[in-house]
Amino acid sequence: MTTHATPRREQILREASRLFAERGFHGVGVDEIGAAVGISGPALYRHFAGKDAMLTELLVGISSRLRDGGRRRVAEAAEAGLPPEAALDSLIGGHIDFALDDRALITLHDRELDRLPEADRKQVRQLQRQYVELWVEVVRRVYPELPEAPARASVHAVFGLLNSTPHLSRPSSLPDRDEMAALLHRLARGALTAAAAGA
Amino acid sequence: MTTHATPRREQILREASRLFAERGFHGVGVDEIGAAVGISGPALYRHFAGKDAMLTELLVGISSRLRDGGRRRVAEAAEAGLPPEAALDSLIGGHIDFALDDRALITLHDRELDRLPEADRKQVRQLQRQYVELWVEVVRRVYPELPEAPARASVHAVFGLLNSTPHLSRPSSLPDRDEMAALLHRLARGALTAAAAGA
DNA sequence: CGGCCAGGTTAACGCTCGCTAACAGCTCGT
DNA sequence: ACGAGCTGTTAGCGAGCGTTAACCTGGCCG
Repeated sequence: MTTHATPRREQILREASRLFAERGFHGVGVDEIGAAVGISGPALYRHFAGKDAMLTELLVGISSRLRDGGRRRVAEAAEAGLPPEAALDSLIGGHIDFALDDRALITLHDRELDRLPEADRKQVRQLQRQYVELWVEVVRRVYPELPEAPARASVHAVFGLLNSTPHLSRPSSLPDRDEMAALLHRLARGALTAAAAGA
Repeated sequence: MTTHATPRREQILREASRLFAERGFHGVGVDEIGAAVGISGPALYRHFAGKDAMLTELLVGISSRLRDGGRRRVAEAAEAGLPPEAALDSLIGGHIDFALDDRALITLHDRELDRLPEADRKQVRQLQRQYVELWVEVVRRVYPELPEAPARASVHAVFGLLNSTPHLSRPSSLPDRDEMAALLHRLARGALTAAAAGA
């Protein structure tokens, strides 16, 4: 009954996230997940209570990582005495790293939330809300002329912008990772600046 | 065997799109769709060949409307002798109208494509590609200094930004429709301007 | 050495799903 | 008036799903 991370569990979660992102939670069978890690079907129940539990752990995990990483970045910027612009850039950069390096998880994050049992969904939503509020606070510190409502809507929109990377399936003829990160950063910053300028 | 639009068909498609967006294609049963329009279960097969056919018609319909509407707007701007900026603003405005007024369809559009049978998926992808290329051409006319690869990536990102509205579930404490449309327009324009400025 | 437990196997159950079959009523045009 | 056809009904089939049961095996600890 330990919640500790064994290699097997992590391997299962990795493959499950990939499959869920590719074909949707309901579109993947437990036999498929098992096959992806070299065991078959019901052996998964030695590691997880059920299919739902895998999705729950994935979504809670990613939401926690986003929120905690965001908090850390904002705190570090504050301790270093940096201006709010630096905190915002750090938030943007952290989110971009996540979107580029964990595309499957980002996809699940805003696509399969409704497939969770009610209790777990509440927990994930709370983590997401705290992450959004963190962004809203920093954004409003950078752009004090921007009221709260449009600030929150803008943050959501910027998430949509940054999370758009997984939809780019064809790897060819696209910028490489570093160029893509820089481009997304400029897009996000430009969007927020324009939002504030019009308010 | 007519493909014409009877009221019943349209009603079914409306409810199906709502349900698919809420709980995912695999998460909705045909009995549920039937119940939503007041008939029950297998009666749907008097109007559609099957569940897949409903999703196909929804996705082909929305992709066609987006592409055709976009082409019309670009053509109109050209005929009126307007500068490319006007065509871009018209594209953005049209997409925003769509995102705000047909949230369910926008959600399906970038979420359930993989659930289509291969042949239909090819058709939808072609329509989507043509719509993207339309945007890329206009964007590059407005920002000639922006190379093609980052232009395409930016267009995808702007789609993600504009399509983010459905994720805002709580209607309270958010801008109303017109403010939201104006805000999204500024965000999109600001993002593209910033992308071009950094290139 | 011996027993336990972690982690795997296959078989099978029960449920749900998409879909078909068989039938019924309503509205027409002739 | 009446058969045709469109649109609805209920019953039920066959497949696939998540899950449980029963059993096996190899390594570790006392």
